[in-house]
This record gives sequence, structure tokens and C-alpha cells, in this order.
Amino acid sequence: MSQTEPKRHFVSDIIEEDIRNNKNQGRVQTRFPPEPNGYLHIGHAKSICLNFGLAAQYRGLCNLRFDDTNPETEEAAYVESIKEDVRWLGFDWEDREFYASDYFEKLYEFAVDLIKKGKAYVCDLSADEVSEQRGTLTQPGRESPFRMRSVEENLDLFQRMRAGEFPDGSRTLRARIDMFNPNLLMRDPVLYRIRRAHHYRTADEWLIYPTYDWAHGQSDSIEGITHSICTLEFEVHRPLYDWLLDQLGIHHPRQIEFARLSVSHTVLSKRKLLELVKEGRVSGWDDPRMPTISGLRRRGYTPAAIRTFCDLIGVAKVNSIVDMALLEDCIREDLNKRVSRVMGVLRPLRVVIINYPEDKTEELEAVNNPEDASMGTRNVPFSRVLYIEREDFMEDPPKKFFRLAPGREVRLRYAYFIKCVEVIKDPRSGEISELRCTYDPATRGGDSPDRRKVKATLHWVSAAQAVPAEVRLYDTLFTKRDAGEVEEGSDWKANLNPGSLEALTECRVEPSLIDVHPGSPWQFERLGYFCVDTKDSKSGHPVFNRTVTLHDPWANIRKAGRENE
RNA sequence: UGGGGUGUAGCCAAGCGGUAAGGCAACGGACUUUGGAUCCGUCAUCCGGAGGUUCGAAUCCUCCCGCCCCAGCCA
Repeated sequence: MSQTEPKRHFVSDIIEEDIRNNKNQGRVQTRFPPEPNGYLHIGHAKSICLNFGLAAQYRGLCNLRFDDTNPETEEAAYVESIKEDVRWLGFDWEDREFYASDYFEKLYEFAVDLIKKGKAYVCDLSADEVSEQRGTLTQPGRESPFRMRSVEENLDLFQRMRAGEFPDGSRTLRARIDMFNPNLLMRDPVLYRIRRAHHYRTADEWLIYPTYDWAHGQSDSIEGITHSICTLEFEVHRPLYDWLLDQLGIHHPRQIEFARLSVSHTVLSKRKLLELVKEGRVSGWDDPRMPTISGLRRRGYTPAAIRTFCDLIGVAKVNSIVDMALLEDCIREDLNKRVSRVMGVLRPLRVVIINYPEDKTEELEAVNNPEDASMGTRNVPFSRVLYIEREDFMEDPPKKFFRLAPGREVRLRYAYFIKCVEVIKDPRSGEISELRCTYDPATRGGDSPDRRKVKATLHWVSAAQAVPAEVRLYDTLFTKRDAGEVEEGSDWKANLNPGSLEALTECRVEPSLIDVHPGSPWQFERLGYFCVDTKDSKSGHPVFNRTVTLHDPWANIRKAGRENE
């Protein structure tokens, strides 16, 4: 859990004001109301942290309620994934697991009450007709010819809608509000539709289903929610929810709207994420590139890092795009303190230490975590033939390249100083195939007794003992900061990053990693944080997902083209 | 265009009439057996714009401009 004080923002201000005025006897109850039609993503995490966080902060309660009023898109499997993700994030709804579908009977009774009060009517218009008669932004709507039906007729028709006497889509129950209202949502909105669809929970019990606008506010009311926190797009619905609650004369939660989260270089829309999954653009909802909770988990993100992120981004009413860099900073900070360092070479370059005995192998002591001495040390084998990172050698280095080059001396982490004396190339391709180096036996462990300095320390593995591994490197899913910003006429997927996944299969990691636990986090020195893949990793052949890189000034220098300054 | 919101640094975001918090990013520097971590420093004379009220305005008033949401029997 984040150690910082709960952040203050306009929502907490409102709640505190209500407590001060003894509204709801000072009680605070919120809810997280997902629709089980997809997996949760980082945007939902913001809402979860907000709702559960506020409840905890004001000694209240937070319910988990599934808003399952649309049988056509919802599935039990999604319910399970949502529960798993909320739990994993560290929140507990105890016995308050609710479903709007459990309220269908009650909602039906409310509708009957509304009809009896003359505030709702059965309308025989088709969907197209309703749409056409609603008017436009600037023109008022027209009243339905069925608007003035008697209470008795409405009651009879509504009961028969439920009984299945009418075909799908032939009739609706509508609120009788005001077809001239400048707010389109107040122009006699549909409350019930006839839909012969199988619901994952109520099965075929119902033929009519409440719309979200009808179900949501009343569900909150039934649960005694005091503060109904939702995203900005529902602000224009608030007058409708208020109207409905007032007509019914039931408990009236206070709705507060905040800006939904957007993160740079990705999309946070269940519809779009579903499309990526269905089209095979990613391997699934839990693809490590996905901004879903399950994707982030598989990528190596921790609940604590996600919670910290949600705390840092704040809560406001302006739509904004938070930089992915903030999320990355949160996971780095969390992992830095508690993850073991190891060495792994992603793109191996063979190095032969020509003055090191052919048959010798020694064990060198390496620190597991310089941030935490209690994590101890381990031994890594060293021998005549090693692998270093291809990127750590340049034949003709620019001014700011500190690593290995011909004639130059560097340190191998926890091992020896080595100096490059010869570059061997493949005669055919011209590619560097091997480096010949000498080592200084006096620098064992990496110290130089004569205090001479080297400008770089490289990670390495001993060729004979190294474990082959696969490492998956990820880049952002989209190339543009605002992933949704596409040219007129082109698909929203136009900005998909074709290079978002790079699988390296020739990697070599130190022998201590031969049998790592799926899901376990590691820092590969100088490279980043990696997480053992939970699906594809096997004992003897580990698969690592790069969670995030380490801060890399050299990469910045290259990106800015300043390597010779 | 009618209605509802909202504009503070490259990105988030405090601020609620008394003279612009904090984080991320970036850039310097110290330290360093990770170009990591850590530390120290720089980064808005100015708050979408123009007027006005006031001793005093990002905060109040007026007008203007930009952006977001609403015309599903989706949520």
C-alpha cells in the first residue's frame, strides 16, 4: 500500500462536506460497478482505488456490483476475471458482492410504480422512430403518439411485455418527462426493452431488460450508496437519475463525476481492447503489452505500483492523458527496493580471455541487491569464454560511449578488468563474431589495487555455464502519444506499433536462473526489470518479460544525437 | 448550433482574494563495481485571451476563444 497520505481532491472535499452536514448520518458508502463484458484495465484501477480508497478513508464501505443489464455482451468468465483483478489490486468487498440482475424484480416493481404515477408509458414506436422523433441538439423532439395511454393500459401492456406477448423491439417502456428538454436524455428515455436473450445469470427468466439509465441509479439507491462516483460522460445523465429517484421517492445517492484516465501510447476502451484480442493483434487480454490489469500483472507490475500510480495521477474533471513514464516510474521505484539483481545477456557477443587458463572456472561473489544488504550474495561462475552484450562494444566509438572498444579497458561486474586486444569478424558478413581480450588477475572481484579507473562496468555470463533463455522486450502498443489521434478516414488501429514485441531467443542468463518461479521479478543488471512469464516459462528454459527498462542516459544521448558532444 | 462540463510548465496536478505546492519528464552537478540507485541544483514574473472590480486577482464580474460529453432499445 502506498505510504503517502490519502490525497485530497474535489471528491473528498464533497464527501467531507456531506459528513460535516451529517448527510446520511455521516455514513459513506461507495461502489465499483463494472459491466462484466471485458477485462479490467488501468482506467478501472483508478476507479477502484478511488471508490475503495474513499470508503476506507472515511470508515465507510465499498460494494462490488456488476452492472449486468445487457445480456448480449456479458459473461460469467468476465465476472471471475474482474473479481480476481480487484482482489489482486488489494481490495476487499467482503460479503457485498452484488448484481444489478439480482434487482430485476425490484426494478420491475419500481417501473410499475412509475407507471401508476403517470410517469412512464409503453411506447409502440420502433427504435428508428424513437430516434427520429427525439429531435436534434438544436430542435426539440416530438411526443410519441402513445404518450397519453391510460395508467391501466400501460400497466396491462407492460405486464404483457414481460409475459412475452410481443416480439423483440416492438415496444419499450419510456419515462414521461419532456420531449422539449434541451438535454436529450430527458426526452422520454427508454427504460425497458424487449429482448429474448439468454442472460448469464438470470438465464431465460426475463424477456425484458432494464436499460443502464434505468437500472444504475436505482441499484445504487437499493444498496444505500451515499456517493455514486462515475466518469464525466455521465454528467449529462445526472438530471435524469435525479428525476427518476425523486419520482420514486427512494434513497437518493449523490452522483459525482470525475475524468476517466487515459494513458499515453495505449487505448483504454474495452471495445478496442476486445478488438485487439479478437483480431489476434495481441495474444490475449493478458498479453503483457495490454493496459489491462491482467496484462500488467503478467508484465510484472505489482499491485503496489498500480496503487501508487492511481494515487499520483490525482482526481479532477479535465480529460487528460497521463504519460506512460509515470506508470513506469512507479514500478521501477517499487521493484528497485526489493528485487534481486542478476546478470543476463540479451544479444550475446563471444569474448575469449586469451590469458585466462583454458580449463579453469572460478566462482565469484555477487551482491544480490545493493539497496538491501540482507538479501545476501551469490556466486557466479567465470571462465575463459564469456558472453557480453553486443551493444557494449563499438569498434569506432563516439565520444560519449564509455564501454568496450579496441584497446580499451572496462570492468566485468564482480569479476575482472578486461582489455580488448583483437576484434574477430566473420569474413563473409563482416559482422563481429568474437572479441579477444586480456584480463588483469589483480583486479579479481572488480577492484583495482592500483586505483586505476575504468569508465564502464559490463554485465556478462560464462559461456559454458550460462542458461539459454528467451526474453521478450516490449514497446508501447501505439506509436502516438494520443493513440486515438488518427487521420480522417483511417482506422483507429493505424497507430498500432508494429514493433511492440521483440522476442529474443538467443539470450544467455546466469545459472542461478535455471529454475525460476513463474511470475518472479528480477533485475537484469544494467538492462531493466524482468518477470518470469507465467504461461510460457519452463524449468531449464526460462522466459522473461521485460517489465520496464532501467533509466538509461546513454539511450537518451543516442536518441538526441548527442553522442559526440 | 441547444444543453452540460472544462482550460495552471512537455505530461499530470495543488491552489478556494494576500502575491504560483508536489510528482513525472528534461537538463546540469556530486557520488557510484549497474551510464542503475541515492543526493544536490535548474526548469511558470505567471495561470486560454481581453477588459473590469479591488490596496491586492490564477482565484470575483463581463465578453471572447479552445477542448470534452449528449441525438443506442450500449454501459
